Amino acid sequence: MPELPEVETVRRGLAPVMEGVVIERAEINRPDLRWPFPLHMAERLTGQRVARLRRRSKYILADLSSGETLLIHLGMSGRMLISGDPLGTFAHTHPAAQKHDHVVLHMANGARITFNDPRRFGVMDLMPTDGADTHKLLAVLGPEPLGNDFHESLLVDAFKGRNTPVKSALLDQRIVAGLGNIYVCEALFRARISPKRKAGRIAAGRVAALVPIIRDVLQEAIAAGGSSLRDFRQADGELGYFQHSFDVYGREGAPCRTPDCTGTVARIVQSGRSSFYCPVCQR
DNA sequence: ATGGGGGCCTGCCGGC
DNA sequence: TGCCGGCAGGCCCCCA
Repeated sequence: MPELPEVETVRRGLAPVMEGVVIERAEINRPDLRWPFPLHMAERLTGQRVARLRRRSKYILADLSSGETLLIHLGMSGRMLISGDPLGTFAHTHPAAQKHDHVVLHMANGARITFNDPRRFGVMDLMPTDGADTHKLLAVLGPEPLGNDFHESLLVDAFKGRNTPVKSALLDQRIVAGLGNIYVCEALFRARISPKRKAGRIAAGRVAALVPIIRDVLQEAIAAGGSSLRDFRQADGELGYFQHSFDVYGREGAPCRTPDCTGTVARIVQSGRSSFYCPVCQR
């Protein structure tokens, strides 16, 4: 579920029940996810007020009153389930514990935040809020695609001399942080660029055109996810409804949606991951 | 330095 | 019914 728009949707869902609220108890049900949890994680979370929930790329950052920040990454299969919310927006009762409920935050307002992650590619860590951007996982990240630092000349420069397929370049979080497999496929479709094209061999004008396209795709997806908060309540954590707007992702064999294009969406594998594209209009 | 591939995990689905 | 291969929205790390 989690590329930038999904993580932002999760953040927006969590904020009303977490911001300004004390973590009464942190229930940690295993020692690790992808990596071991930080030392004494439960103790360092207990009694802390969540001052603010932020997002950087695909990471959720919870600034705590202790001066520490809780970093959360959902990996491939991570979910944040809200229950018992006093605002009444979500299910009021707490569901029975599920398999893979690895961390449960019991909030002072009665809400319960359950981190469930079957594949355990997720991450949780704690670090000083001051200088959080120097955390190993954050320090290497490129600009936020929806921020001012992501602009045409930056992408043109980043692509210069790169011999890697543009698909890989856009997935490279050091170039721009937050895109994943789905939104790269969708952005390349809209830009009519083949995912196989080498990044360094695309005309500067076409690279520049990718910038507003990437912003549009992400913003549309956030808008779609943002209006589907019921997905949290129902705990299925699916993609809002932007999935119905996919032009190429998951549409192998279906007709290309470009007007007057006779192509059929194809699937190829690039560095072990599926790329969906139209071989006729994406060049 | 850059690019490619392996590996980390579980669950689900289709084919035999 | 069961087993097996393939696939899944991510990303670190190692190797050439």
